Amino acid sequence: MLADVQSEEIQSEDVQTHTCGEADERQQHPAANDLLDDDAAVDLAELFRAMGDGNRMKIISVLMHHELCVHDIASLVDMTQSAVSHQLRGLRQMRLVKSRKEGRHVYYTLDDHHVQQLFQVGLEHIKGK
Amino acid sequence: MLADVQSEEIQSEDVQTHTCGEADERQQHPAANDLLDDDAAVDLAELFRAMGDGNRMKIISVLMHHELCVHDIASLVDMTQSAVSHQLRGLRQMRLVKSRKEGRHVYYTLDDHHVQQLFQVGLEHIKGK
DNA sequence: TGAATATATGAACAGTTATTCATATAATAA
DNA sequence: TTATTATATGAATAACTGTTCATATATTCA
Repeated sequence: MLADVQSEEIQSEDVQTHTCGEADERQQHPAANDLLDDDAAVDLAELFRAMGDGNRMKIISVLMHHELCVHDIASLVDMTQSAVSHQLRGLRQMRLVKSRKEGRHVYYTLDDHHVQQLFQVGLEHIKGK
Repeated sequence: MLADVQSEEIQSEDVQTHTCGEADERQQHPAANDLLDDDAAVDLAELFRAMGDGNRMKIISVLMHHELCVHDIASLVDMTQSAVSHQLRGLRQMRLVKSRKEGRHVYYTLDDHHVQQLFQVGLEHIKGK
């Protein structure tokens, strides 16, 4: 699935073709086929925005390989319990983390492997600075 | 590289181990090793926040397989030229897109394959609703 | 040269977001 | 029961973000 993306390289024919400023702009650019519809664009943006905060990235980082309760997350990432709880709700809503209740503790883990993939790819990107 | 992430599954030993509420909390939880430092957390968050807007995701979508000038992007995603230009600057700063000037046109493409990977993985995630 | 086209940018404003504080719920221990 | 611990949540506020509008720069064309 990831390989598909890489194999779909930009075709030189596409690169050469541009209609910017042409007299007849009634025909759409072929790139219009790739345009996300409103719903998908918003959903995708919400997912990425959920990862768009330093503290939330720290929370996700400590959950990479360990199941943790709220209190432990708070002490590890040095945030108040309240702030962590608020952030976890957002992460839960975006299905980035899931929770499991045991007694008075609530344990959190990453929801699925996509989260780890996004984290890893993002890390590779910023390291290539 | 992506396979590595998936192979690093949560170990059951880790799941069982938690020190929440224990008397001696001087020793750090093993998850502390995974904690991002401040700089990396901020950099990673900025990258994801750059993708955390519906219009920016639309811009990235039309650039997936085609090099486009600002005017064409604006007409495809239905934004004003000014708004697109502002957004492209942010995307350029996060190295999500790169530009090439030719005459009075400036052509944009995605900067590297990580962008396509993030887009694709994110799309898979939101489709699994 | 002047007009038109393509892009970029600063300022301002409206909308959003992350934190804190106070408090609520829930489970356990004494 | 009362006290303690763990977590969640609403309200308020300060900080941030995305758009618009006006305008600037740059290139091409007549």
